[in-house]
Amino acid sequence: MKRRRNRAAREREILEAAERIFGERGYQRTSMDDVAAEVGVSKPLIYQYYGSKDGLFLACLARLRIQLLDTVSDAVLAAPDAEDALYAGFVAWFEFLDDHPQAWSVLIDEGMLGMSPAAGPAAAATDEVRAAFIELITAMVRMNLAPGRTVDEDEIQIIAQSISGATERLAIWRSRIPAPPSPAKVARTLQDLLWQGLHTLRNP
Amino acid sequence: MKRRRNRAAREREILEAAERIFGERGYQRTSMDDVAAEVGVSKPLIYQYYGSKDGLFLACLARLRIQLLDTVSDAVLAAPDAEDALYAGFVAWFEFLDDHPQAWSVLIDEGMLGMSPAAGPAAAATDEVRAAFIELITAMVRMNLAPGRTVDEDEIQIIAQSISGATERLAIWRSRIPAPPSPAKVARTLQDLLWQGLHTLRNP
DNA sequence: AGAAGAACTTACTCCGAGTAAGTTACTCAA
DNA sequence: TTGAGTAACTTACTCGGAGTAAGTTCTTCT
Repeated sequence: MKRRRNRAAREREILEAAERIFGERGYQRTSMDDVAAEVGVSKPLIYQYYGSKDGLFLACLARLRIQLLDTVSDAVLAAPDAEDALYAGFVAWFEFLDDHPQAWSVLIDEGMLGMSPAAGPAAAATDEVRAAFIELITAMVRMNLAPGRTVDEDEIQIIAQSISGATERLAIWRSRIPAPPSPAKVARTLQDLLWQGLHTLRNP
Repeated sequence: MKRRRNRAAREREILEAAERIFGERGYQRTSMDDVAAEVGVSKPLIYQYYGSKDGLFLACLARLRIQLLDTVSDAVLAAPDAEDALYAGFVAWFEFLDDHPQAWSVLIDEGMLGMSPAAGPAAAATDEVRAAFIELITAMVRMNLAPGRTVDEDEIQIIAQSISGATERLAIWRSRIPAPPSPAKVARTLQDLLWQGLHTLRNP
C-alpha cells in the first residue's frame, strides 16, 4: 500500500518526471501514461492537477522559462555598459543552454521553436516566453542605438526580432553539431556582426 | 459511380487538398480522414500513395521548398553585386511568403520552424530545406566578407545561422501582426544592421 | 470514533493513425 | 467483345493514446 503525499509535493514530483521525460523524448513521443508510470501514480491524478497534456507541458515550460530569463536578465543587468550588456546576454544564453540540455529540449520541442501558430495552447505560452526576451532585447537595442539618431519603432522591432531569431537558431545549431564553438566565441561573433550596424543605422 | 483517375492525377489532387488543409489548420489539427473526405476518396488510398501522414506532409513541404528556394536563389543570382545580393535575397524571401500565406503556414507549422529535433520524420526533411538556405546564405556571406580578411569556418557558420534564424523569425513576426512593415523595409533594415559588421569582422 | 474531504484508482470512451483483405473499374491481347 | 490481369479503390477493422465518470481509500480534525 503506497504512501500518499500532499498535493504540492505530488505536483512537484510529477513536474520533475515530466520535465525529464519531455526532455528525453520530446512532447509528441511522451504519453501521459509514461509520466504516470514514472511517478508511480495513475493518469487521472495528473489530469486532476494539470488539466491536460498541454497543461503539464506548459508547467514545465514556465519553470524553465523563468530560470532562463532570470539568468540572462541578471547577466545583462550586471554589465557595465550597453555593449557589454549585449555580449553578456549572449554568453549567458548559450551557457545556460549548454548547462541544461534537457531544459533546452523542452524549450525547443514545440515549446520554444515549434512556433506553429495553430499547434495548440503550448504555442501560445511559448510566445509569451519569447515576448519577454524580445522585450529585454528591445531595451538593449535602444541602449545600443547610435545616440542622437531617431530610429522608428518598426526598425527597433525588426532588429529585436532578428536578434531573437538568430540566438534561437544558433542555440539549435550548436546543440546538434559535435563540437560547437564556445558560448564566448559565438557571442563575440554575434557582437562583432551587430555592433557596427546598431550604431550606424540610417534614418528611415 | 465515381470516375477513376490514374495514379499521377490522383496524387496531384491529394497533394493540393493536403496543402490547402495543412495550410489552414496546421499539421496536428489535420486528420487523414479530413484530407480523404476533401478529395472524395478513402483514407487507405492516401496511405497507398504517400505511406503516412508524415509522408504526405513531406510531399507538400518538398513542393513549397522548391518554389521558395528557387525564388530566393533567382533573386540572389540576378543581383549585380554582393551587397545587392543579400538585400535582394531578403526581399524575395519576404515577398514570397506574403504572396503564399498558406504555403507559409505549411512551412512553419512544424515544417520549417517546428524544429523539434525529436518530432518525427517531418523535422528531418525540414532541416534539409533549411540546410539549402544556409548554404545559399553562406555563399553570400563569403562574398560579403571584408576582402583580404581571413575568417574561420566557425564564424561563417555562426553568421549564416544567425541570418537564417533572423529571417525566419521575422517572417513569423510579420505574419502575425496586423500591419507588418513592407518586405523592402525589413530587408533594408536587416541589410543596414548586417552590412557594417560583415565588413569589419575582427580576426579570431 | 466517525464525518468530511483530499488523494488516488479502475475501467472505461473517443478519436485518429495505420492496415488486412477484399471489390470494382479499366485495359489490352486474342 | 470478352475475359484475364492489374491498377484503383473501399469496407471494416486494430491499436494506441488523450481524456473522463464514477467511484474507493487514506488522512485529518473534531
